[in-house]
Amino acid sequence: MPTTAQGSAKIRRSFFDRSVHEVAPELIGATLMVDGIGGVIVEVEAYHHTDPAAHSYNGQTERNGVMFGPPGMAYVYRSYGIHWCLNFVCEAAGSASAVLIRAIEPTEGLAKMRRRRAVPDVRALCSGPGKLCQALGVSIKHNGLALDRPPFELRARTGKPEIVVGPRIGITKAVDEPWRYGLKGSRFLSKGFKS
DNA sequence: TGGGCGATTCGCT
DNA sequence: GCGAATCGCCCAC
Repeated sequence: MPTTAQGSAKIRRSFFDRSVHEVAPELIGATLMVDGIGGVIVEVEAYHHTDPAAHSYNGQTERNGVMFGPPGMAYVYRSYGIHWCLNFVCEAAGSASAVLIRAIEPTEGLAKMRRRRAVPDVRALCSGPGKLCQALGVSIKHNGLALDRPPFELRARTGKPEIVVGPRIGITKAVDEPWRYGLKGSRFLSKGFKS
């Protein structure tokens, strides 16, 4: 049993039944585990269905189908033909909005993460959407799975962390929208926040 | 601290 | 065909 996640409340599916812009900052400081391996979420990005940078913007396809389903599910897709990226579906079924999980601070299963990712620095284990999927063993087989059931485990944060906000990374549309959220001062971000 | 580049698969026009 | 919600590595400053 993970020690860090104990004592904080389990995040229920109804948590995601709200606007992505409400849910995204509240995920900062929450604990994410996959098969008992994971840590504290320190960076996310919000993708609303009206946002040109969202996968759902141009309508439903086979790949993004999970985004159009009920909230509280995992949407996993392959990025650049190499990496996997993990999203949490938000709002109501059909609204097709999601939060991209970009970085976590590893707290549980460090040894297994290192086995999956041959990097010497702890800070490089989960500091990016593709990296954390590799470290946590997330792949297409997690696409469409409920976040409140194994192998997923989500625990709410206990305090109220300081949040920093900035433009999203790696996109070409709506590049100026400040929909990236991070834990202020964290050493485990994929990239620093300006100012 | 930040930019440029190659790798590599698949969805979509 | 094109290009992507990335990464790791190299280089310059």
